[in-house]
Amino acid sequence: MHDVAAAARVSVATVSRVLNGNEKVDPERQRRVLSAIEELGYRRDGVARNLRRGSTKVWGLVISDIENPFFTSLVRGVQDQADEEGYSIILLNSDEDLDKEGRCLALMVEERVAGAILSPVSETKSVMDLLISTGTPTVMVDRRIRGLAVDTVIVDNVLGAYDGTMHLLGAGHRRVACISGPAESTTGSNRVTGYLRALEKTALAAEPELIRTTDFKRGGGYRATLDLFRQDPRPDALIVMNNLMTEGALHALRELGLRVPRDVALVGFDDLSWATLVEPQLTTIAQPVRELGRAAAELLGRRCRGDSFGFPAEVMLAPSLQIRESSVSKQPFSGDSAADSRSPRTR
Amino acid sequence: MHDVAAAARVSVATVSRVLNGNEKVDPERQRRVLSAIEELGYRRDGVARNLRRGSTKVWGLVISDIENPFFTSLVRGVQDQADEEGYSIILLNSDEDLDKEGRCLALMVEERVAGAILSPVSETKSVMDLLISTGTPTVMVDRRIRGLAVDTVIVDNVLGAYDGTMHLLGAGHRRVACISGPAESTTGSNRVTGYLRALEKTALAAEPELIRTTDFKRGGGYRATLDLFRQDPRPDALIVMNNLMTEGALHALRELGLRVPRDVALVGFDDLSWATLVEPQLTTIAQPVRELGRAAAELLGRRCRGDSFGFPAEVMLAPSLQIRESSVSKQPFSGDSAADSRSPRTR
DNA sequence: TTGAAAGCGCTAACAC
DNA sequence: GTGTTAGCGCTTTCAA
Repeated sequence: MHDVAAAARVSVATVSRVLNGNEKVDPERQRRVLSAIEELGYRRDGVARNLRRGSTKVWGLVISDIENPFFTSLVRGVQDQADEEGYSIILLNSDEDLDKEGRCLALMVEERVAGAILSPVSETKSVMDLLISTGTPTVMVDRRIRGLAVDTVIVDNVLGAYDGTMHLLGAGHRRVACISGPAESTTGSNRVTGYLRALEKTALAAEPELIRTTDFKRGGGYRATLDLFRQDPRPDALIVMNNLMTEGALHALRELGLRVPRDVALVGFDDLSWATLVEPQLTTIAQPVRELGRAAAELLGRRCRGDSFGFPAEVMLAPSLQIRESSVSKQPFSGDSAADSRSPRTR
Repeated sequence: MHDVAAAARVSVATVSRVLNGNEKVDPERQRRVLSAIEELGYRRDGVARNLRRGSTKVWGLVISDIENPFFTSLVRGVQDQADEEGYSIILLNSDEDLDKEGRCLALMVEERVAGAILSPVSETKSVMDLLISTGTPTVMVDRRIRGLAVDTVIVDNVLGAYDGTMHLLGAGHRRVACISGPAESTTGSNRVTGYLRALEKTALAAEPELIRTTDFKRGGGYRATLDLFRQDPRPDALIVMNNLMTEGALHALRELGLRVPRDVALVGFDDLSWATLVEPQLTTIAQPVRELGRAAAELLGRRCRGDSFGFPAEVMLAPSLQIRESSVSKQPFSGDSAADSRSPRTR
């Protein structure tokens, strides 16, 4: 920078001003600076800049599993919006582990990220203290931490599960089983709540032997399904509360020799890229995942600019039931369910 | 840090030494420093540290589409290894666009990343110049840039495509169509090469009307498939050179009313999480994607430590053909292909 | 083994 | 509008 200033016969301050472009600079000098920069191949040192300004243009994004398509789309949404606002994303992996999550947060604080977006591992344990005490702008996404006043973007999980369950009940199924995630997670518990509300609405009693909570992973869905369907009488329908567990459930059902939807009607939470490629096409509760990420980043951008509402915002997006074939019995109980069975092609 | 030093009745230099832990410090003083840090809730400023040390503990990872499961697994592999070596990952999105890629590189240089891993948009255009001129350790992954002496980790695409094609030819198919990606990309062109080699080996002439190159995306695969199978005579087999295009191809085949494998035998490059959930189960050429990422990060780690080989390393990993049902005709031409049709369950 | 002090490259007062 | 200059918080000589 010193060299650039010398070459352009100006001071370093002028070079800085040209680089930042906010203050007025004589056009002629500006030209000289620009060409000196070009000539010398000068690149500003962002680290020094960050130190001096006391802030970075980086956001930390903490998720538990980049290989889960849900988080993948979330990352994409966050990144798109971050791009627009001039931030980069440092991607941290909590692996669904509290300790690791803690280390991620510590790292973010050390690196002085301008803000953080996280999908907390646990609903209760407040690892947030660190972020709060350092005043790091933060947005929770997908899950929330109970009783914490912080910006949050989530999907209406209760509604989604309710809709999916009602859809199965409406088709005449009476033994609707449910596989959800850990009760400690917002998503896990809220989806069960939605399921229970639907039963209630239909004046059906909740039967504990129809409900399983496991780990939101393929293996968990697989084992829970085996477990559920080895009972007698067995369920006549199943709602699985996330994408990976749905994959596991499909494997299990096939292994058990049960046909969908003839033997079991199926609804899965989270849309799947291949939902319309399988036979039968899968009925899913689609979440607006990318928008979830976008919204979180937008909120964070606002906080970072300081033009936020004083109080924490909570954005709740609505999921949408994609009715396809897996949930539609060949012999519908009610006459009008045929209208539902048209498969809305998603391409 | 000043405060910590004061509280511990030592100098800032000693605090620094304790923090870094390489130099010898009197145990008693060390204890005082540690408890002062605890007491004051002090956290070292990583930005200042980076400035002073002239290097960061961050690697930049540039990929074109985080929503493609291939890149997702790649990211995971990189991240796992980076974690182990004490680096964080800043994830940049090139969107398959040269301009955007250029901006990503510029950003990395500005932010003084310790190293870069990238999957270059174009095989020829050397946007690498910037990284080279700044001396940023770099590893290419998945694709390479022709004639550039830089560490590279790729999969043996020629071999993968060759194996897949041979498998189809071995089952007796004689009109094997091929859909690949852009000829300018290493992956696109090498996979066509593998396909051609297999034809050659079988003493079959390459027929241009059986080959399509498109964009490695769902829509491209879909359109190319429609295009290929509306010909007369139509192909009796199809090899699709990536995951997304395979999805598109499946949609197209269904739309055309063609059954797999009865009417068309199918092999897809890239394994798919749901390959064993569809009917028929899909034969795929699986890439060791996570290992690809891990290997790249390992190479980069070595470069950053300076304990690298002087010359650029090229690591080539082998893909593996996963023979399932989609490639196996109901009436096999050769007697022994039945042995191949056992589905190797991947879970 | 420790402390004093220089300075990494930049931005933002401040004085002109 | 422009230049001078004081740090941002840390690490690392260097001398003790």
